[in-house]
Amino acid sequence: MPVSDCEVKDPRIRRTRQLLQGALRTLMQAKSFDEISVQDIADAATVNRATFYDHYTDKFALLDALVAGGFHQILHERSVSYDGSCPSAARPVILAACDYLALHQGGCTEVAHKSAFEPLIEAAITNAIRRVLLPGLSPAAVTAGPSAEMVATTASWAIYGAVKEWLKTPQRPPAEEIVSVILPLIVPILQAVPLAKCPEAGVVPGVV
Amino acid sequence: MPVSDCEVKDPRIRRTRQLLQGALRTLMQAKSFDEISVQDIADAATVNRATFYDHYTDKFALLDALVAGGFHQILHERSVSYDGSCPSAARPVILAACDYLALHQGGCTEVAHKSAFEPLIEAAITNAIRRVLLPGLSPAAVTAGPSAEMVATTASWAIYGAVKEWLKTPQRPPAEEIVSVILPLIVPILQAVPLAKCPEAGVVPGVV
DNA sequence: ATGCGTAACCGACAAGTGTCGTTTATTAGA
DNA sequence: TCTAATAAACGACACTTGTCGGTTACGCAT
Repeated sequence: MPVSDCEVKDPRIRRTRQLLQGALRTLMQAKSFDEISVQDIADAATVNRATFYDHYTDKFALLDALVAGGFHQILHERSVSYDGSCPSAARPVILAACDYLALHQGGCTEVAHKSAFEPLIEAAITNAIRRVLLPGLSPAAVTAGPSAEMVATTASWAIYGAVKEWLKTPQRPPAEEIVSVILPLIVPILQAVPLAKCPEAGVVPGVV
Repeated sequence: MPVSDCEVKDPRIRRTRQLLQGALRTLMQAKSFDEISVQDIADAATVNRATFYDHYTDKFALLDALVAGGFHQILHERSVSYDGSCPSAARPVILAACDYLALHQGGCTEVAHKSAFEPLIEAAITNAIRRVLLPGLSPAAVTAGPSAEMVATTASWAIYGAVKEWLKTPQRPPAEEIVSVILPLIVPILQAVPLAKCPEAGVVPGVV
């Protein structure tokens, strides 16, 4: 049965899951996600197909774990966190989202990859972004306005949508550049929840 | 072969697609989406299974068409459009999104419907929202800031995310109420593209 | 080191998927 | 009205999916 991925004692379990994730990662560099069968993954991981189902309900769940894990790793490598002291602190989060998504769609430019791949990582990515943003928002207790959860969710989906649009662009500008375009779209969302103090940014108290 | 849904001459094609969409709509009132097979849909539509594949690549594509069509119908019934004259004009669009999503998830509260249903309508809904917003944004030609497409995409995903969060809430407030909470999060996004004139809203020229 | 617990392997199963080629019918235009 | 085009029906195909019960082998605590 699929157990939560974090903190697994048994080395056999860690080993198997690592193999499965690695196998999918490898296969996706050559094939489209929906062209990959569970059997393919199991074979590439030198693992029995039935064992696959001992860990993940289906290949989508494996993809989900892969994406969420990879994105978290990027954030961890860069020591990215969002403390909410200033909405502009979302910049590295957006940049990480750009880099991660650019990485994992450039892997297979040859064929139509969109249809099956894109709509699946969405929940994984937005959830990951949401989890980064939320801690910086939660201290703001109860207000008449939107809840911290609402703000975090809205912002994470907005970020994902913006990045996705950027990825669609044929000759897209570098990630660092587009972040400066996206950030101003996101900042007002994050500001909807009462914030502490922020050095830059014209504050924009209006609306709400 | 799956051809674009709009403007189909042949009445045979329209008839079959209508049958298939109606069948799925009916079946989803009783079953979860992932419990429904293509055979089930074809049977309920009194259509051969192979014929199904003449129109849709898989059952997800059918769901997509169903959702997009339904959402468009709501917008049409209410004569909703976004002309961009004022960002607050997005209010009825958001309200329509609330109503539509609330309608099509309340249909099957009995069992766990979430996992399979939610992540699938996303592209359909966000695309539908995007298509409504874009015309009101496009006249604003070229600028240094984000493109109209970027704004439309970001706003549509933000709206979808916000509504989705609202739906998750156990005892959620009425749609009219939550729209007033969501709207202020969306308005600044739409304002990122130079706008014509707007009676209300403190304009907020800042940022970018 | 020796067992207990349990992860991984294995073969098999019914069911669903997507794609053929062929045949029958309906539609729209000459 | 007749005919060419093409949509729908049909049966069959190789393949994938998810699940099962039973067996083997590994990890860890005693």
